[in-house]
Amino acid sequence: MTDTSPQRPQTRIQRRNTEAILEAALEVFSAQGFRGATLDQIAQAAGLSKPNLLYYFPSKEAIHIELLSGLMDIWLAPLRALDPDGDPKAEIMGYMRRKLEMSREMPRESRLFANEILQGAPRFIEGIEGDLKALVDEKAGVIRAWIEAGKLAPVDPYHLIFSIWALTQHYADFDVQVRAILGPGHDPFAEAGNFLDMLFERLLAP
Amino acid sequence: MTDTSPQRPQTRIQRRNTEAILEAALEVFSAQGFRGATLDQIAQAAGLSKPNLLYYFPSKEAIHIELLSGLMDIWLAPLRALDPDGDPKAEIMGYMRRKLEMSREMPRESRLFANEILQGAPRFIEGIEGDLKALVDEKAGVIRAWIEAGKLAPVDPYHLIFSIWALTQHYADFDVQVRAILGPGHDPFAEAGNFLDMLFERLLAP
DNA sequence: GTCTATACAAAGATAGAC
DNA sequence: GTCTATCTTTGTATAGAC
Repeated sequence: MTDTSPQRPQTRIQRRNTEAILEAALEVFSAQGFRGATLDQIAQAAGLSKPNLLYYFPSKEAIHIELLSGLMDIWLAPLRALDPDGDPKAEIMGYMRRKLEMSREMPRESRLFANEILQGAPRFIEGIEGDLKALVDEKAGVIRAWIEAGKLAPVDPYHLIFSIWALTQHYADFDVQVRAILGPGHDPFAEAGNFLDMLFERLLAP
Repeated sequence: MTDTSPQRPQTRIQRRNTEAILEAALEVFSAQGFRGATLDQIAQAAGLSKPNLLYYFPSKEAIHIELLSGLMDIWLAPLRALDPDGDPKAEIMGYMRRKLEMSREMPRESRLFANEILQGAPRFIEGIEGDLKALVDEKAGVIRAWIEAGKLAPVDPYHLIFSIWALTQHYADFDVQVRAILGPGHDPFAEAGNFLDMLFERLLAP
């Protein structure tokens, strides 16, 4: 039986270069947005020539799309992990904590998505209306059930999820502003952790 | 005594065109970001030819800077209005409400600033480190005094302000995502108002 | 003040040799 | 697979007539 796996990487060098390109693209797209990024910048960051880069991907847009869809899974993992059988408040606090951790560890990914959505998600709207909406609908149902069982304060589950996104991603997306205002000698993410613990403790008490 | 006011608009037509350009620039820059926007788009939206547009502003960047600095005052007005002599909880709830109202009424302005800060505020960092930081420092002091007087829960004033920004601006900046997830038949801002009322009620109780 | 025409540079993408 | 060279388009900005 011959190899029928999806076209992409086969040789070691192909895999390595494809990896390097996506890493470089993440760096550049997240910092400049789609239109602000140039193939020159991405090629240089990947250590390749521009035509060589276009040997691996047919166009700038193809790189961007591959990057977004490839990151979708890892980006949604924390919400997927929300366990219907766990302790409601602990589950939500844990989700918030994992999202904050992702903002700290993966700020480029956060800004990549932020850039895209901010500009109307022209290359990503199907991802939002598809996988993301389905997952949020599912988890909102879980939260609603918890509330009906009297285990959480009666808050709108969708806006509860939005609030977690807003509060945690803010520290990645607007990092320069946060740091400029706090000044030196601060650890924004550590402080945010304490603040958000208190905020959600108070919000969620039944 | 002759007119010594800043160079800008004098004739009626100049004033009108400058206005039209800045309005068009807000429309385009907020939707596309600085690099994504083109002078063609701005000129067309303003009903002018491209060279004519450059008669009023020396460069694309000059338009952007003028736009940002011109909007700074109105953008910071709600925080400026926070009254040290008012009722602490009511003042903060009122600030949150005014910010949410601005997200609803002025989403383009919100996205304009978001685009800029997200990409490291290359054309705006002095505004953040200057006026904005000074204002936040001042109001954080007010909040700290309220807390020390036992009138509010002991929360970090800076992160309290950040949380208001994050939660309210989210509905303007990520509008497409919010609407895609909620689906039709929702009023995101009205729902957010209820949710955030509850959230800050619970957070701020001493 | 406004226009047409155009200079000039940047950027996406392709051709074809190696 | 990778490179040099190049095509083409787009976009910022200017010149100069009206």
